[in-house]
Amino acid sequence: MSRGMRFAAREVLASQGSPGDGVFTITEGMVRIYRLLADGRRQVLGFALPGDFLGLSLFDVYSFSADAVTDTVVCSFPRKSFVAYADQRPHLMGRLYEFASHELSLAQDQMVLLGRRTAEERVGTFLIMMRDRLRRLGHTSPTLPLSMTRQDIADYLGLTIETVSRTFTKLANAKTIVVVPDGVRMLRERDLERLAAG
Amino acid sequence: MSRGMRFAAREVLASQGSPGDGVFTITEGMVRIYRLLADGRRQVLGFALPGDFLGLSLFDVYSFSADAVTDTVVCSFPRKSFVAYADQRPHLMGRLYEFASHELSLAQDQMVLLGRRTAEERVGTFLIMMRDRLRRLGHTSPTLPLSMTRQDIADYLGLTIETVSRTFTKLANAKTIVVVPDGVRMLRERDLERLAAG
DNA sequence: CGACGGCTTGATAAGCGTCAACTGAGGTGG
DNA sequence: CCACCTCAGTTGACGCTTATCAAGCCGTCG
Repeated sequence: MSRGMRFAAREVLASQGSPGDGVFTITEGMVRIYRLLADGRRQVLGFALPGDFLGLSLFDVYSFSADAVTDTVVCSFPRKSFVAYADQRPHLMGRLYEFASHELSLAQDQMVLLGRRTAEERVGTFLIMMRDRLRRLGHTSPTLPLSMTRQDIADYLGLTIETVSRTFTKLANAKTIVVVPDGVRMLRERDLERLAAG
Repeated sequence: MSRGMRFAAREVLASQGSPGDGVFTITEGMVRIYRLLADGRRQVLGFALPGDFLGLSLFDVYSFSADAVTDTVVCSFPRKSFVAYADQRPHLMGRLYEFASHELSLAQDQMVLLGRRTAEERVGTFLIMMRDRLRRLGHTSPTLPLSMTRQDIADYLGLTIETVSRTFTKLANAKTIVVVPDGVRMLRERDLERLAAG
């Protein structure tokens, strides 16, 4: 019942408030998930990497928008069949519930970050988080490919593009990282971990 | 399998990282849910009112702390029996999943608030949100009883106690609200709704 | 080559945080 | 019964962090 779909960078996968007729798994690429305020302010809720799910909700409208950061391949299910299928498998429903609880816990981490952490801590936490996620996908080098823009990072961390840039520069001056084209090389992961620590 | 429990104001219901052996529904009172950073910074994740759930997760440690704002009565289930019970009822599991998805959506609203809104918008949104929740509990007057402290509100909104206080004063000067002992009376809900609007 | 978009850097300013003093309500005890 | 303490809240003065505005750099692409 699934089918593959490709999205070019910047193409929209889902739009806040529009009928949520698809459920996705990312196969390749990266998707940014966000909400917009009426005046254009944007909060990026997360970046979805291969293996991540999107639109996994029984509700019938998307509560967020999503578009492709890079060219992206997804595996898509019509929502109706997904719901019908899940309803027949108690075990699957349990997994979904666990998954949603875990997402909720991550959202709460992000609430702490947005409500109580400094710019430097936010950036450090972001880098460590990306490192851990990429690691789980088999990427072990200390050079993180950050394919999203500074604006995306800023909107994810509740900062401005300039503050993100200056914070990268500050970390680079401290020899904690090196800023490279399309990414960051971590020199002292310990220092970043200290920034990210609870 | 449930049993009633009472907690006096400030008593702890759950502690982050400790074995999550209970699942609760609030019957009376109010509970604050929060996370702490190592240096004591606190982010309040939410306030639980009668009818709300707590600790509804299949995971075996609490990912948050919770204590009573006012004297509180809860209905508590041992988590093991709760999990076992839910596993036997596919329909219940579906409801739980819907519930978790909804919570996630609310957490995302809060991420937008914390990442992108001004102090005045945060306070306005907070008041409108409390109004709506109290309304659903049958409280229809425009006077909101706010039993939590300014510090709780500040930690919920990612502000300081002083900023919350000044913002209340500013709204009071604009004749939008009146600050009363243990609460706020709303004079122009429209103005607050405008602040809260997406 | 020139235009454009993403990024960095600098100068300045605003918003919110920090520190400190003050008020008022409630509780305690002499 | 009232002096005193404590604690929550408010207000003021000040300053820091981060935002805003503006200019310039660099790589890419038509």
